[in-house]
Amino acid sequence: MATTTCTQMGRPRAFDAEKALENALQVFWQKGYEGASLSDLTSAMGINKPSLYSAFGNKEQLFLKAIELYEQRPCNSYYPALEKSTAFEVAEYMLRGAANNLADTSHPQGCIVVQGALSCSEAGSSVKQALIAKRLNTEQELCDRFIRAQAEGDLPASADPTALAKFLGTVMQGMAIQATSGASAEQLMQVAELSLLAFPRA
Amino acid sequence: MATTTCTQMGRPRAFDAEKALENALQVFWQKGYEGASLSDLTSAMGINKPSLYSAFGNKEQLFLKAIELYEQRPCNSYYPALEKSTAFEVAEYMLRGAANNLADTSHPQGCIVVQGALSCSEAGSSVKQALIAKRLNTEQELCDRFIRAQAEGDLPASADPTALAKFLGTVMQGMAIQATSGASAEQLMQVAELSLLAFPRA
DNA sequence: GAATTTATGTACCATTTGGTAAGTAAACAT
DNA sequence: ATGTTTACTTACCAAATGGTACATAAATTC
Repeated sequence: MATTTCTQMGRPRAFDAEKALENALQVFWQKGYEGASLSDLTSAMGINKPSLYSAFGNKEQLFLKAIELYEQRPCNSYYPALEKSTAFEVAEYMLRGAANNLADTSHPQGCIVVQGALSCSEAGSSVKQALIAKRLNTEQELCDRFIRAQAEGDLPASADPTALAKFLGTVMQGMAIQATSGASAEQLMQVAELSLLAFPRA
Repeated sequence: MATTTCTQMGRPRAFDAEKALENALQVFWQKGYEGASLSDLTSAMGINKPSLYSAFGNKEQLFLKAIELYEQRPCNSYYPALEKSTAFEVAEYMLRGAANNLADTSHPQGCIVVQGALSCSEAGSSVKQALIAKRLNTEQELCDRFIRAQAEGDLPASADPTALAKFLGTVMQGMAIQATSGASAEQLMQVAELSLLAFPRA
């Protein structure tokens, strides 16, 4: 009656699911949710369609899992930024991190959460909504961090945390567009520095 | 031998081509180039596919003509902004105009030049490139305007016109993303005001 | 060994995609 | 009236889309 068997029954999977997901992410990152066809995906992942469907469900679930993987990437400077000790440092770290990461040539340029399903057909609307929710969630966490900063005294009481969070979100989303359009890390860094001029200091 | 006949021969067109193009623009604006199917387009335009092809060429040419129409819209605050008398007023007029227009509920939200073909399949890459070129061209015109402003003395010599133009372009592109994600004109206006804090005054 | 469970490869499915051929209808010119 | 030119309607096309049935292969359990 021992349940938790370490080795599972049946024929073992012939591919590395994590690596296949990583390859799927690259395709979605470049072409977006609807722009990436199943042929694109399966050939990049090195598997056939039935394997894809049995391992990941369907195209939409595969995309959402790829997004999860994306958010866990070390290059994602978002979560570490929130742990900086002042509001200004949070903004500084996020904007400069975005400048470096969005234009990094070791992976597709831009941010898949921004450009993965921005304009699409009705078929893609649930994915589009999921990405919108993720972006809003990011802003909310930033806003919460700025509210805490006000309580801790490193952000002026006159500042508007909600507006600042939306400002940063807007600039970073714009930087993602710039990156997919070919902007360099240096150009994005100039944008980041200019944006910081608008950020209130204690 | 008189050539220029005012009335053209053959059966007259049964639809208003300008109005049909306007309807096509709405569809592309909402769904993007690849997200809009020919069925979407023809039903919105009130015509059949052969009429579409004979009047506009093909889907790509229809899209490009819709973009032309979009750029000529009165709500497009871009060109009037360049005629303002100082660099700061140019920035002010553009950002505030964008805040109002991008979230205007009388048409789809956001900017078709930004979100019309951001991530797409190989089939859409020429359209994607065309939009990238349009965005860069906008920045270049802004940059030229700021160079003129420096010569005229209403922009500090220490300012970097190229960086300022890219900063404004980035913020406005970010605002377009925000607008498609549901941001209100008021929220965008807060972003515009914050952005202006980073803009140097004479 | 046999039975069971899971994964793979091939071949297929209905639907939709962008795009056209061909016949007909409506205007003009002579 | 006839011919010419253009536009509209219907029907169609090949290719690609996301997704599956089915038979086979490889592992486990008994």
